[in-house]
Amino acid sequence: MKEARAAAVLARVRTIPEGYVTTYGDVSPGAPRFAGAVLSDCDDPDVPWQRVVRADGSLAKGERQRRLLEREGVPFRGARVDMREAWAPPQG
DNA sequence: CGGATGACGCAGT
DNA sequence: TACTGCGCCATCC
Repeated sequence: MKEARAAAVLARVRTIPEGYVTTYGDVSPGAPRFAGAVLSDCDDPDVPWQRVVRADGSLAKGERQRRLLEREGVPFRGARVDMREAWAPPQG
């Protein structure tokens, strides 16, 4: 059932602590593009989609997303997230 | 069942 | 370090 993979992705996204971020590859190993499709379709307010960024720290939703992250205290390095400091693997 | 699509990732240049 | 092109994999049509 396709919902299972989507649910797994969402479950991991919910584990990302405030002030930290993770990557698409982390929430959906082997199929990072799938993670994006799920978040794009998901509108659940309990899912902190803004904490999911690209592996290089760049954002998918641009300034809109950047604002939310800075508000949570996520460190930035120019236009991208400072992965060195803000990266946190799913489920701890 | 074949082909196109995408909130990606990585190696090369 | 920034830009470009190709590969991957689950879905969708």
